[in-house]
Amino acid sequence: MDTPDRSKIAGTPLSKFEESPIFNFINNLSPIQPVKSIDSVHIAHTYQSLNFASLSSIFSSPHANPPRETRVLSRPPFTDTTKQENFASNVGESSLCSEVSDAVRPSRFTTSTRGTYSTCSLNEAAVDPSDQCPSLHSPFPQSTQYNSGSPDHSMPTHFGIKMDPNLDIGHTPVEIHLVQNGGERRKILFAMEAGFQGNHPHELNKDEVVGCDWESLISDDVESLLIFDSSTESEANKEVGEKGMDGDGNSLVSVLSNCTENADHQQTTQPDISLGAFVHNVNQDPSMNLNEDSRKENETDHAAKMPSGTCQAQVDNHQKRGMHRRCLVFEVASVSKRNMYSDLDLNPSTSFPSKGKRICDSNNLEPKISRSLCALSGIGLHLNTLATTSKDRMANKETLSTGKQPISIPCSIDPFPSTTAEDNSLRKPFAAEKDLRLGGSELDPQIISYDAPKDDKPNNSEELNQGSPKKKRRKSENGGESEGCKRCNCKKSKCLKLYCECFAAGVYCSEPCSCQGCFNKPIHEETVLATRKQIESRNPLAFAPKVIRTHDSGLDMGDDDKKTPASARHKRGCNCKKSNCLKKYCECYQGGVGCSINCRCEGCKNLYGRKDGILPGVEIEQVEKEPDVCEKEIESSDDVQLHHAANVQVDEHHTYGEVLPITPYQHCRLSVEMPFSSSAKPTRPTKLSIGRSPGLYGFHMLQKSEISLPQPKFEKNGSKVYEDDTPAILKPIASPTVGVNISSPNRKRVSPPHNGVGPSPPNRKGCRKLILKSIPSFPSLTVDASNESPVNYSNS
DNA sequence: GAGTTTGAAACT
DNA sequence: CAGTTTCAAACTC
Repeated sequence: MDTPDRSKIAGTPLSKFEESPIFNFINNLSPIQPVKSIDSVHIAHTYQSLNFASLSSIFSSPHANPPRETRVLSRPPFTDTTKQENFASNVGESSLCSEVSDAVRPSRFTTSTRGTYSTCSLNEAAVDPSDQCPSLHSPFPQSTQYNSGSPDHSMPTHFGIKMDPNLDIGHTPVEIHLVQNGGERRKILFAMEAGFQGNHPHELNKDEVVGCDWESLISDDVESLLIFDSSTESEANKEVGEKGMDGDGNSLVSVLSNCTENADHQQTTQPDISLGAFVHNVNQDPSMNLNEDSRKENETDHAAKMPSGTCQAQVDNHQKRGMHRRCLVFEVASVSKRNMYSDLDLNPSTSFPSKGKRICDSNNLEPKISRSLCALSGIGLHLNTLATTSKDRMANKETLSTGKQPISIPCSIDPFPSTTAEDNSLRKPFAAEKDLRLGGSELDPQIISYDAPKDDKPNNSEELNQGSPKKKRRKSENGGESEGCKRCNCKKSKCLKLYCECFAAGVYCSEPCSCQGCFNKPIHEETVLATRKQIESRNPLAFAPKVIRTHDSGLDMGDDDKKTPASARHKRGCNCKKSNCLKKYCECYQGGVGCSINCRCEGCKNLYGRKDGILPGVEIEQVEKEPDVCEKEIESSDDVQLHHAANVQVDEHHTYGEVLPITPYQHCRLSVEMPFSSSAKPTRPTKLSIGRSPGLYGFHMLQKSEISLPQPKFEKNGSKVYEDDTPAILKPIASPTVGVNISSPNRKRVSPPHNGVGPSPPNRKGCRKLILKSIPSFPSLTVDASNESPVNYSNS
């Protein structure tokens, strides 16, 4: 959009605007606008939730219609064709959805950026269309709904705009995403949520929005809010900043920009059109724009971009992401991955049956690719999840479960093999979350490691050929198993309880599972989400990684040692009594980490040693073991360290699928620390406090050194010390935000959308904190899915 | 493969 | 919050 035009329009008082020929023209336009492509339509649909809502919010002044706005927010995204149709039919009919009509009304152009933002985020989360517009509903957005190219998408009308199938221009594959986008998208999205939900500085500008330069406003704000570290993103940002159109990578920016543009366009063009469609059109189809100037510009921009096809794809991707993020949580991961591959120009032949497989395959891929993949797999984390976080995982599995591709391949590879801090740019927090989500499915939700194992050892080669569930399990544990590879054998829980590994991991059960009466399938998505939500309500960290790895690169022992178990701890600690923490019954042992103060185990002989509750990335703590606890452990501190080192190596071995208990997952997964162990039994006074920065996300916290807490040594055994082992991270600290242990900035963050924390600092590093929060979000597919206000983990 | 053990999760 | 029950993984035979 041209700023000039925009400013013109925007600057035009609403009343005037209505009077303006443009306005009339727009009104008369009606259903003419062709949709370039099904995909675009699809995208539009997907975005509708955001855009529409955003538009609504935008167009309806918060002041004027607070209630409506609220409603709008609550509204579910329009994903459905049906909705759109209805909408289209109803557009102009105030009766249907007052909101819509309101949104449409030019008079309401006053908007607040904040409203817009919040709207976007909210919509994603969940909206129940039925509430407000019965006619509009659509089943809660199913992933399937978003399939681009599906016949469904070829809707004749798009919010009052007639879609011309014939016009399908280039059907831009939505799937094409930049690799970069994957992780960042989430970030952005989360950031958006966080930022928006939290405090958007721009709120202040609400009233001013009208007449303001949307682009500048958005771009500026967004940029400020969202920080894109990656160089790749920088470009996107540039574009955004310059054009307001987003480039890649900045989903948020793009979204915002889109919204803005949409608003502008609408102003300029059709007030009646829903933003989603509109935005979509704007971005993709310049023709849509009535405004010649803007149109030209768009064309120009697009033309420039279009040739490559990449830009548009990116745009689409962004949009899609935005759309999918909440609604299609599960899809995101798969999509993002696909996109990544496509972006990478990977051989299409490389189908990604499953994340797990992908990951495995990633080995073969170029480093870059693998990295990207890893990033995606990361949380998805999540997020986090990362949440992301988590959801992604679900997505992964979903894809699998959908039968498209069985995850037969274990992730032998370290999800983040190459990814080091360096790679951060590639690695996206959620990507890792979320793709925790991400696509995090690959990662084991339970273990989030910020460290990227440098080596990917082929060990992973151990693939899971899974035979019987038991066998599978064993194999997986040996290292072959990645998240995607998880399998369960539930008989009574219906795979809707944490007893179910798949469910606990945030993934859908898939073929390898031998479960009975399984509800943990995409088909039962709602049930799954509801259950998840319920569980999360009980324990926000229920789906958080159980093992938190703190160390960053090299902080701990030295270089390689980083990954050693020493740096990791079990979130809540174990409660073993008979296994002496020498069997997999012990979660600590299973996770390849030493027991910590948090543990209440008896007769602990954890091979990994007892670690003080210190956060993983913390210095190698000398393990203080009780004499009893780890006989094996070295007695002297020096020895201890050595021992740790040894352990570390051991872990690595494990990691690599060797003997050690560490499962591949672990490697795959980002070890994240949970800010709070809500459930953590022992809440111990903590060391953590040390690490935590008073500030929200104490940046410091992130850093290892900071993180590491000198811990008093206490032994679990016998007398349990009740100091807080819990890594500060885990514990809820007074500080609003829990420090994340993530040592390296690069490590994936699960951005916690929920928290207001947001995108605050331009520095991603600053984001670490976010990550922490994100963790909570990460698990929460449900949260996203549902409108319910996300639990504020930080506070909990 | 069946049965037992174990400890987390869930329930009361 | 503690105790008990349920559950499924881990383990053994």
